[in-house]
Amino acid sequence: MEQEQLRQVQLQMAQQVEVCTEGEGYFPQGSDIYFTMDIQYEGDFAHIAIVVNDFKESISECYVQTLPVEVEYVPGFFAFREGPLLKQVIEKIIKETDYYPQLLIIDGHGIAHPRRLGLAAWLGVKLGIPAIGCAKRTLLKYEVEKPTVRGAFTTIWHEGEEVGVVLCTQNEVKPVYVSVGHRIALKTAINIVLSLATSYRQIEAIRMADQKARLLAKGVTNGVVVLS
DNA sequence: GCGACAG
DNA sequence: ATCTTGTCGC
Repeated sequence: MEQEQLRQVQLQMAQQVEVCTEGEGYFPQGSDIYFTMDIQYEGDFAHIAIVVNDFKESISECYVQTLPVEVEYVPGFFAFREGPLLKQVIEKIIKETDYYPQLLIIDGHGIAHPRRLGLAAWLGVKLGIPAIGCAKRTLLKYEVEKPTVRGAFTTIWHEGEEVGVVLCTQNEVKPVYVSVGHRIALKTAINIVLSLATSYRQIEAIRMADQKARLLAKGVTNGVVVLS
């Protein structure tokens, strides 16, 4: 029953998601800052890392914080578990530093979700900031041949809607799943992911956040700013 | 009832 | 996400 309530919340919030057509919405500028993030779990604690970067590569900093986990993971309701935690840390960084993100890139889905409200869409709407979902696995069920040439992609259709793409970021490497989170066009999101996934399957900054979160979980905080 | 199921 | 060994390769 609680599940049904959350389902209703998703449907309501999904109406607030702004999906832009090509040429409209957010477009990266060299000085723009984008936040990337990841969480490592250990018992009842979430070790969170948020990496701050700008498109001209003159900024690269990492902020970390450990917070108690309060919501269990349920497929399709991921945003209710990680969303509040990430939102809290993002707002803290905005408040305590001079950094404000023009874009959020999340390791998870945007609208490529049963009710169009993956974590990237949830965060984008809650914070009112453009967002992109770039997941390593799909949530929706569909059948398409996976592209194997860097830059190639296949559209993911769900209930008659174009909700994202299966994108190959490195030749002969498993693809990633890109979808709009908020205030951006799918085409722009694809180009951004491709430009930031220079050497590996996943975007460099997301890998960095993943690594920093793992280190934080082990008590290693060299080179990062520990928030409290 | 059984299996699938972002992180 | 996490539980887990070795192994191949740059």
